[in-house]
Amino acid sequence: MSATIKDVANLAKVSFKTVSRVINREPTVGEDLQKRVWEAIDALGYQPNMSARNLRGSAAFISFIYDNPNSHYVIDMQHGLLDTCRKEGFELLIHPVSADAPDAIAELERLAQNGHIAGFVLTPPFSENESLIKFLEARNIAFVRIISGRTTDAPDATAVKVDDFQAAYDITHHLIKLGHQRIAFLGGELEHGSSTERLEGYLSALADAGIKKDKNLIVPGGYNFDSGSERTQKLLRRKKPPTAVFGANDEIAAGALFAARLNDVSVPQALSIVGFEDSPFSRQTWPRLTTAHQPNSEIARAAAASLVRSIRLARFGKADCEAPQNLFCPKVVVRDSTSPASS
Amino acid sequence: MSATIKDVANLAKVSFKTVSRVINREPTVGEDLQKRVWEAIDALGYQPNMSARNLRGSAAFISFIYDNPNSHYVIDMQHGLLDTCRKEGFELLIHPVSADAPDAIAELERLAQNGHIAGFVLTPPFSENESLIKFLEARNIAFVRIISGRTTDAPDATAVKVDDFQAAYDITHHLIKLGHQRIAFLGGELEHGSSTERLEGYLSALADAGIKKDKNLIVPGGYNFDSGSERTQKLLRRKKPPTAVFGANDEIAAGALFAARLNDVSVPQALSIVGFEDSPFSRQTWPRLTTAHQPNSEIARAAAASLVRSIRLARFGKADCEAPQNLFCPKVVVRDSTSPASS
DNA sequence: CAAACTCAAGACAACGTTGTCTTTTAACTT
DNA sequence: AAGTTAAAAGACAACGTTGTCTTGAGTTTG
Repeated sequence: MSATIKDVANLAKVSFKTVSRVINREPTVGEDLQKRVWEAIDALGYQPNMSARNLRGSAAFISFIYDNPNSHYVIDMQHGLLDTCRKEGFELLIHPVSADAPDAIAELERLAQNGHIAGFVLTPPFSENESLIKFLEARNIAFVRIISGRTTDAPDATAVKVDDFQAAYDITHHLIKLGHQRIAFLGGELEHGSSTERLEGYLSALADAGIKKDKNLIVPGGYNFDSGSERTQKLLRRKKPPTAVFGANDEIAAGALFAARLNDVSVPQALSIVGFEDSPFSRQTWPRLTTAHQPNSEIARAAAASLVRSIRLARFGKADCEAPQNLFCPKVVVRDSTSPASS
Repeated sequence: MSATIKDVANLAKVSFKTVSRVINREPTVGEDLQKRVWEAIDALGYQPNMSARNLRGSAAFISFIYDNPNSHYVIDMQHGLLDTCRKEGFELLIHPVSADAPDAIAELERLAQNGHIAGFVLTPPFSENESLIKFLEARNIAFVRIISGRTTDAPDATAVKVDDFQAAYDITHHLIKLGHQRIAFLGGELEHGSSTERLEGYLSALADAGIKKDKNLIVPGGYNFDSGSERTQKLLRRKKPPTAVFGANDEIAAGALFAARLNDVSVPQALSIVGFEDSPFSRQTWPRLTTAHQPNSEIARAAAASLVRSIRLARFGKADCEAPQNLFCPKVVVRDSTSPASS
């Protein structure tokens, strides 16, 4: 079995409590002893037992809360979070939760209350749930929210923001530059702030280009393939169909692509389509999707780093690292699903 | 703070040890007491403290070891595993490991040795790594392997098998029935046993139909989109190109689809394509992929159940549940990417 | 120079579980 | 009906760490 704190203490000929003090950088240990203890720790390859530490003191688990929007997103996030967790000595627990379930929030609150979790990483729609946030704040439970937003001036340590507005503006602008005027917008669920932000970015780009907003081209729906496909089919049946479609995520865009094919509308010649997120499959559709690249793993890494920082701040009053980047703006990636407007 | 095991014991008027027994599904608690304890647990919203549990010995974590083949696979597996874990009172830790890394196995062995994990769920290629399996067996560490295979007669409690041979046979047979004779096979990495099994199934179906094996139509490569695309392009440049392509997974098949489009070969009219696995995106390609549906979540649920069973058997000498299903055969799902052979 | 104070370091309890041993109860033998 | 055995449930220690209290040596103070 692996070495314990007592083995280290024996080797260094001190009490095991002193070893504990050294490990936790408590300032009341003489230099000579400190050195002896560190040497013993190295010699034995000692690593503190997280469970024991947790039990008496404070938790070493980070919980990742997500609904199940799409596999690529979840996996990318997980990998980013794991990167940071490994580096900082935390373990990651994954907690997929269906946002539709009536007791979803209650279940999360129970999970939070039980005290074994050092902090939560919240993704939409949980990251936008006022009641949950208030609950966590009231109990001083650490969390970090991944949300849509662009405020850089008031750095909010508890949120990592994705500038969906700007990215949506940029990708709409890309279509406008290509000469498109009738650009449809297929949004996602309204519970997700990203949906609204992306819509605003789209509207703002239209306004700046002097294009009048056409309500009929803005179709509400869900962040999924079928919804994208159905809405696009309806749009294509109009007398004056759009020349471009902006799907609020890649799945919607893939659905749009499917609908275009079904109706023998060639992409991008007769219809340009853009997505949002840059999932792996946006490179695997035909034609390959023009989209906005969202660096999910990086976002997750930053979110976890920020969470660890605030956990440490709460615990020790200080954290010896800088606050990580907390604003990300997806960049437009031009592929083959967009071309100059024909009509 | 949250309720502890003793609070539950007080409410249920039993000793706290009995509560512990109920939680851990030990088979030595009377039914009436079990019921009382569960009611008390529900009433208090009690959740066991993982750290304390872990500390004393019998770990309550199950570790899911995987390389990163594709997001859908991983997510489906995770959800299946989580289902069982929640039901059986375990927590899931996810441990993606790059199989290429030179110290991958060493790292896993360290993880296993450190003693905080009750059992491992191994997916290919780790589930086929002799040295790792021997290591775990020697130390009596519980594990379950998810592998390719079809042996039903000798039920191996430590493996859940997917009958890739039969499924590959079936889907090849589907192509043959449609009149195809020149059927290409695009395999995956040879480290994955599934690749070989699927090839064997393919060959067996050809043999049974009296079709001679054509080595040039069997192209080795990786389980990914780009590999599928490149290999298909090469095949299409042949004097006598195949009339059908069997991609050993959906990603390869999607790549084949892409290549067909790139070369203006219409699918399924001029070329039939089949995949394997039935990822969500096999319904989102154009045309939609004919494939073999692999019930990943179910497989994962069974694997976790089997693992929990062997953990309990090792701990208590018996487990009060049946051995779960340990053989799964993917079923052919006919969609739009296959049609009768024209040439 | 004794009393008071500081500081390093040790002793020991406590955290919430499970392992092990013991006791009680029930169910079979003969 | 007494004796044996098996099953169910309880008592208590133990896990590896940190929190708190105590000890004891050295230093200041009046």
